[in-house]
Amino acid sequence: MKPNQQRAKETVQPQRRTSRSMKALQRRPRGLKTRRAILRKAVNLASLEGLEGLTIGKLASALRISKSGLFAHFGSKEDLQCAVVDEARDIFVEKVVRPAHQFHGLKRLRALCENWLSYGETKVFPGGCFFSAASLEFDDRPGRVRDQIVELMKKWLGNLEYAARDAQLAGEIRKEVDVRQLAFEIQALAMGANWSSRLFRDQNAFRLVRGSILQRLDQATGTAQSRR
Amino acid sequence: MKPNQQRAKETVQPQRRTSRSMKALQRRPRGLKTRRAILRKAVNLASLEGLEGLTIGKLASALRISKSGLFAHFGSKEDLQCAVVDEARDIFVEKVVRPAHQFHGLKRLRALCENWLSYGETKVFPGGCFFSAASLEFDDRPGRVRDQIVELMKKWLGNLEYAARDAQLAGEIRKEVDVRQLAFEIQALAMGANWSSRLFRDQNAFRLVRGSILQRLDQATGTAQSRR
DNA sequence: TACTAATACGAACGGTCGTGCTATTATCTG
DNA sequence: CAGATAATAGCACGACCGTTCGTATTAGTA
Repeated sequence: MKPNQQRAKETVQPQRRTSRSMKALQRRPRGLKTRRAILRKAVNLASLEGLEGLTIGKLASALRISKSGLFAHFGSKEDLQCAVVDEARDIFVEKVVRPAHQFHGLKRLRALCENWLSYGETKVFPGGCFFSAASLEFDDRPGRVRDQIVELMKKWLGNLEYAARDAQLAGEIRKEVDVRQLAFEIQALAMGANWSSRLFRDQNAFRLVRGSILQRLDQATGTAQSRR
Repeated sequence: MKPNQQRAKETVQPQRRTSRSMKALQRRPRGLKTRRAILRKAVNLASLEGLEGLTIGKLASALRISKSGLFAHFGSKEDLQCAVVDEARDIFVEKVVRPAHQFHGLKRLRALCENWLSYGETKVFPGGCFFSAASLEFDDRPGRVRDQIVELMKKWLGNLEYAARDAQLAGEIRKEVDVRQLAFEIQALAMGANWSSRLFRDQNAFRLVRGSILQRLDQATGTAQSRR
């Protein structure tokens, strides 16, 4: 069954493959499946060691495939990083954004907050919030990766702001509140929870920040019982 | 044993050839000056490219000295990173902490906030807040560098909290306020300002967050005019 | 079953990494 | 000024980086 004889392969003619990276574009099911497996592992590794600290060699040996075999799925390291960011985005949307979109207004805003906190608390990424780390790592590295992260973060902030504005129009949030500022503060508090939990290994951080965010929301809606 | 080199120095081991890093401990004025110059440049570079992205080769050629000449000032890369963190700490204390320590209570707390915002706004480090970046970069890398960062961040949070508690005892902050939470929220907002300014290249971020922090302080002191 | 394209692999490249040696220069001291 | 010592440079090392190339294996199709 297994022909181990070394047959001369004269039939192989150099058929001028102009560019190797072209190959990454025409993929069949098997390749796609491998690619997904690579990205799943890559996202986890990158959340721990950073997008730049994630090296192709380490990733390959973690998956027990060859470096060049892995590399062939992406044209370059930058392409790999972009794909990793995209994969992380999908997971984030799945866990945080999409479940909240069945609600509207204040309910959606609360759901986004709660989902984010639970996303951090349950360690969806083993190294903490992927985007907190990535945006601080790439804020001074121009290129496609940075551009992608910027766009994603803008969309996320826009998501928060949109829900808040919706709530305001529905009269759930007081008219004087600056919804843009509110969205930003929520995001800052959430990132603070991630920061504290990672740096101090303090799982309690999410509980504390949940309180902070709820308090801030109460203040925005006018039900601020803490001022009584 | 060599009789002529018994100085009034506490040399633990008599001329151990193996340990090169010992050299870094006994330094004369000239070496110290070079060391400071190295660290000054290193802090700036590290704030841009990260503590791990800062390599000895790049640092040396940026200073136009030899790699080995630079390396001799530190026993290892980890030592260099620790020294860089320490240098950054000195600058931070100088710009943010010390000027606020002439005040007490609420005034000190306000000064700490304002100094921090101005520290971010005036780009004391060209790559934004050194510690925001470093703490997220090293939160998953065990070692001396991480330990040092953890300790510094705890001290900084403690500083904020201490001033807030002082203010509370002086009756400047309402009794019901959790000063620990207040300190944390200020820190989170400040880091958020840094994040936004770096990622979105939005210098306005500091102005916005200044508003957020003042509003939060007003709420804590009871002069919350925004709720009127 | 044979052919072909997709996929994976091994080896190697030029570079750069951190880190040692040794030699040379600069500075200080007696 | 001579000699000692601190400070810096030159050079080389092994390891790993991203990347390329040729080839072997696999799977889909004629």
